[in-house]
Amino acid sequence: MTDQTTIQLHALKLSCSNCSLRELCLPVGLNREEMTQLDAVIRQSRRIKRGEYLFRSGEGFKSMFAVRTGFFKTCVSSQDGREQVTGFLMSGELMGLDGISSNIHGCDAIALEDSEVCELPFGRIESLGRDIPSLQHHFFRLMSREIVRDQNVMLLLGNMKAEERLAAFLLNLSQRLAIRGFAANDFILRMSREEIGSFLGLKLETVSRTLSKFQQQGWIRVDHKHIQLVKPEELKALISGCVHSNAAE
Amino acid sequence: MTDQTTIQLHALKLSCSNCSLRELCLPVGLNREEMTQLDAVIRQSRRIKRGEYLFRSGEGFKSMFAVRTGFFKTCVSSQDGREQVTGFLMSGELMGLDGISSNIHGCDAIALEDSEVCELPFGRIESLGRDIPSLQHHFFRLMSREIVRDQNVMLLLGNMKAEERLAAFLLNLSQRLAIRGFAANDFILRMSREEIGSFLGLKLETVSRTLSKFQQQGWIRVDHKHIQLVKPEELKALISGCVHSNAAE
DNA sequence: CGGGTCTTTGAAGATAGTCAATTTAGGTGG
DNA sequence: CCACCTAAATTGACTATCTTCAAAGACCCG
Repeated sequence: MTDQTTIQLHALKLSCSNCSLRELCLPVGLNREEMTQLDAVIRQSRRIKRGEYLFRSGEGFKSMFAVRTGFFKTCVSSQDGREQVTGFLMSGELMGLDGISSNIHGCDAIALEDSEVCELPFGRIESLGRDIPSLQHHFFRLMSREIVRDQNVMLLLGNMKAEERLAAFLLNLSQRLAIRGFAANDFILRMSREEIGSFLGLKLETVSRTLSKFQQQGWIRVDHKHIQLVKPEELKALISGCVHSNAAE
Repeated sequence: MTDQTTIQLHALKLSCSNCSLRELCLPVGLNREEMTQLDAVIRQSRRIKRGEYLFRSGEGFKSMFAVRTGFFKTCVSSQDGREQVTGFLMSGELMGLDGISSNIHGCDAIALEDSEVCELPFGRIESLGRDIPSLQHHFFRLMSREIVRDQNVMLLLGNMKAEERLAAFLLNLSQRLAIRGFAANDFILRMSREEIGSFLGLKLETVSRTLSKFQQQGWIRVDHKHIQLVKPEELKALISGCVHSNAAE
């Protein structure tokens, strides 16, 4: 019995059914039985240390990954070494959707802090979707949401000035942290100024200068990676009219 | 008999089975019977005149649309009127995938010339996908391809200079036209300088100047909307190292 | 043939990039 | 625990690129 209990506990620990992220992640809207079927398909959580690659562009694609704990960036990089960060991902968010199109990963995924991910084998999710329409439907929604997110980043990169980009970035992080139960106006940046710059189409010096400017105006407090939003409404005013509401996911 | 023939011809005219775009569009990889099932779901081709909206951001989402003939742009626009063109679409390409996430269209789709589209009701494609795994799979691939395309646009907007952006844009159009059997190095632009600029994150004057510069260097010939690529290899050299190969779809 | 839109081109101005120097932080090993 | 060392961040001065403003020219459609 003790053995069995241990096994059960272990299983529970790794299951979607009991995951605190299930309302943010893939299992949204599944009933108990469907959740169990999904559990059978999700591979046991895997640990990735800070700086490690979860997957690389060009590798064969078999699975997507959901962030369980930690923080990732995804980037596409060109032959000559230029790198574009295409996203920052936090718990409950999915990586690797771009690999479906060609069966080859189209970007790198790198942990920005020690992290855990769940592996979602695409083929099995795909076939399970046929049995569980609500799973299929939600997966389509997640892919579509990624497209919407990317389009909003395009709007940001194509139309916005440095200050607007940074304001949108900070507010977006704030919002996503709030959804996860963290403080919306007091957080730690997991990425460097250079990585922020790469994502926003700016140089790291511009990011640094713009943060300093926001601080001088009393809108935020910056202590290295520790950011406090003192007057988020001023940041919102900066971008009012630029973006519908959810700048980037 | 004549009547029946007429009906058959009419049916054929509107069916995926006989569409010259079937290898570019949704029906890729379907057998004869599956194609017939898909035909039953696709709504009859609809004509959109130049300048008309196919759908607008904020409208309820029910269907995606495939370009049958003609040319479209999609754009997201902000409250204050700023507009970001997020893509240009030619025959066989799908619009509206961003609507799945919220059941509301996330962008406008506007015809840049008189066009015809096929309507793909999402709910019926979704359920048909459960019966036809290869349809489901291909639809996932198409959504994923859109994500890859968007990421490459992000790379373009975040990292490239005006000349590189325009070179990538011209080569991308060229490649997509070639796939469709048109001349790769001699084509008509369907969009204005301003629309090109909006897509590339540049002002229309910059687009115009850069085209003139390319012409001065003998790389292209520009006669208003008529573009000839004289030395496409020079354009490729400009962006070598910036992008993997397929800058934007 | 004429009004309006689109395009081209020039000149001046602004934003962000580059280069460089200094400071600070965080990790490593004595 | 401290000192060191490397990497990251800040800040300044200068420059390049792109934008803005402006004017003139070309085309298209009715």
